[in-house]
Amino acid sequence: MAKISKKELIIEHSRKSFSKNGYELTSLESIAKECEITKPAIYYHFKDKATLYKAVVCPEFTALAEKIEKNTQDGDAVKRVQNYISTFGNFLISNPDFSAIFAREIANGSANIPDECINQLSRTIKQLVNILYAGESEGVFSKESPFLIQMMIVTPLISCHTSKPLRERVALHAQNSKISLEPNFANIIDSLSTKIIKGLKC
Amino acid sequence: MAKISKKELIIEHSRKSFSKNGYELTSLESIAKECEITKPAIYYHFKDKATLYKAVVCPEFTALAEKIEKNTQDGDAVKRVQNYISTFGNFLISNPDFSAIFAREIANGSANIPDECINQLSRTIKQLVNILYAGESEGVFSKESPFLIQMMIVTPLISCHTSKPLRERVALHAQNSKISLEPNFANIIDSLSTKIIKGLKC
DNA sequence: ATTTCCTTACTGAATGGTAAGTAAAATATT
DNA sequence: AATATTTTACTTACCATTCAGTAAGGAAAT
Repeated sequence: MAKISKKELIIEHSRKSFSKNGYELTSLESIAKECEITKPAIYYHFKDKATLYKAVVCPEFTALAEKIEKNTQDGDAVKRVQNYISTFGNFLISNPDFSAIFAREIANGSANIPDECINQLSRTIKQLVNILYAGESEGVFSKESPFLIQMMIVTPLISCHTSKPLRERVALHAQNSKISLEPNFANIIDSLSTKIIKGLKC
Repeated sequence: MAKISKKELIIEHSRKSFSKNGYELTSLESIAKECEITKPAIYYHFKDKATLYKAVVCPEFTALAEKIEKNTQDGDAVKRVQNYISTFGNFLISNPDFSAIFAREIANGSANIPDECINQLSRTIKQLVNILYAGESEGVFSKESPFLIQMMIVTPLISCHTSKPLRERVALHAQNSKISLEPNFANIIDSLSTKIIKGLKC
């Protein structure tokens, strides 16, 4: 097992708890217990709960922005949008705690999110703006609000993860219909990508 | 002013608070203050916080299911999908507290949502399943996971409302680009509708 | 001798929920 | 019609718990 500092251990457990339970329902006492330390040990490493949250979420948003920028530079606009979507989708797969954290932030108007993350998020969106603008110049995309496109990409993918318990409950109440088919996430990414591209094209 | 029972007054203020602050950060004391009563008065009308929440959310999900069913019976599959989307969008406009409540429920895996709401939600989704199936039979839609389509409709529209503060902060960090254009919600509904239909067609 | 990295023990504030009592309205009884 | 009784719709006062955050101290490494 890789050697990991206690500070990083705290961050890992915190990330899981913030993702599973949300900011309010995450207690520092329970995180401490999971790390097999005591609560003030957390306060030794982090000023307060908000700072710990920041240490959890900032690297995630930064990593996302970097992957997006890296993977959406080349190709025509269609290809770049496809890469934007698949990069985001694969990021959600490799960062399984991110979906719920991001979904909560969208739902509560980014109340807990630090400015640094907003900065990273705006890098991501700027990239999408550039791609859409390139698509217009190429004459393949009609003019569209980048904000809506961003929402059409990000929120369905995120919600695929977070709404799983909700879907399971709905499936119980609708047994005789075809809702119960649980889709595979890789397929979802592809399928969403196809539809968004179709929707964007003139 | 229409006469309103104290019980309904409590529900109205609760709805606003649950929407604005979320379940955890909504304190019954603060609701009581807004209603100009005391906390135990709330407990006279409602067994506990969960029951109050139920009284707030159930009518919303029921009203949504009824409007959806009512407005998506007639016409061809394309028309019915358009009506599904516009009915949902207009519901969000006329029920301004619903977006945040629903978004939070999706984000936290429906932890607070009562079974009765799940029932209403499954009515809504069954209707979409029917429409998509009709579209396949008509030969105009390709086979698709209804669940993904539901997510593609519901989550972007909801997030348009809840992410407004987030967008404003992003706009501050991206002043020199074109992100700042704040789209009009009625236009968003139309635009989303067009794109989803394009994406669904064979 | 000092800094690092923790521990035990604690405080204060917020909050869900309850016990007990009360004024007014509705209902039953004389 | 007048009076007694019960029910409705609350209030004041309080309890129990949870939780963010702190004070003070200690062992080990530097």
